Amino acid sequence: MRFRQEVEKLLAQVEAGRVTTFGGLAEALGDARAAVPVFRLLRRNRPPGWHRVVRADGTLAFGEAASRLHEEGVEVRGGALRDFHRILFQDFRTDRPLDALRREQRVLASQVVLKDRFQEPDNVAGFDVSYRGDVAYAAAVGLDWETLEVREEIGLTTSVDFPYISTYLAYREFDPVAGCYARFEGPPALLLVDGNGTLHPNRFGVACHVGLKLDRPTIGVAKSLLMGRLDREILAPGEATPVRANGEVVGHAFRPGTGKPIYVSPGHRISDLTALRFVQHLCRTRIPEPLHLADRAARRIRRYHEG
DNA sequence: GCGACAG
DNA sequence: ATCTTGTCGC
Repeated sequence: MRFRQEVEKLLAQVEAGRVTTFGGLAEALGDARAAVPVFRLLRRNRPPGWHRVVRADGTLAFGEAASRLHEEGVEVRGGALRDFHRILFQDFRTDRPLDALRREQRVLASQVVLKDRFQEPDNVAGFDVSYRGDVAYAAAVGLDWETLEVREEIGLTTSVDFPYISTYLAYREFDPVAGCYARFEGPPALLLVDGNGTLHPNRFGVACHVGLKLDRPTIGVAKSLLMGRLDREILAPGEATPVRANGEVVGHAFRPGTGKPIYVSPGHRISDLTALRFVQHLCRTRIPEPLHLADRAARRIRRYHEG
């Protein structure tokens, strides 16, 4: 889905003299958590009708909207709407696109393979994306499995039309990541993605999305916990423990030699324990080497394009 | 003031 | 993720 286009479709339904809220638009998109992304989009792009969007308490988020609203016969006093509840538009016609994506995740999750269907890899690639507004700077670094020497490095710049919304990360990052993947001369044997695999409310984080669509063994590594509970909360350096949700193991927390734990979960065509073992093999520092290098490469590309 | 859910 | 200087610590 194109986020901006979907918001504009909804905004076109709010006639002059009426208003909606950031949360109202988000709910019409299919997920109330999109309220802040909607706010950011309107602040940046000001599509037609932007001035008719206010906060949930009826106050203006954009002061400049006051004069436009006044022209439409809407009374504004001290930054708040006079007859907020009377002019609040609530009858959006919508197919709730974010909810459709959530349902898609549930369907695709059933196709994920959590068994080790591969040989010991001889190389591994890490992927990461850096952003400047809507411009994505993606990088991928391919390493030799044994020596961890860099074999290949890919960089790609593209614009994205999907904001960061928790649990929908793949819809922001898949295209840049897939673009990098397509440019490898020799397809990597194992993929490492910055974010979760099965450690996700729909068991389908970005690493599952990438692994399934590209049909490659894939591991997800996150730097903070999205959901679930650790079997044991306190981890000594080098120690790992399962992360559970509804009683089932969805990944592992692993505390490297230094710093906070990282959260490892299978993306596709790998088991949770093999994913953990492989990540341990790849950890020179807190962040597995392929991801660490991809992160630095993506930032370097962004800074280069900035000037 | 609390809660605050990957990047 | 990004906005951002110096500062603290291994």
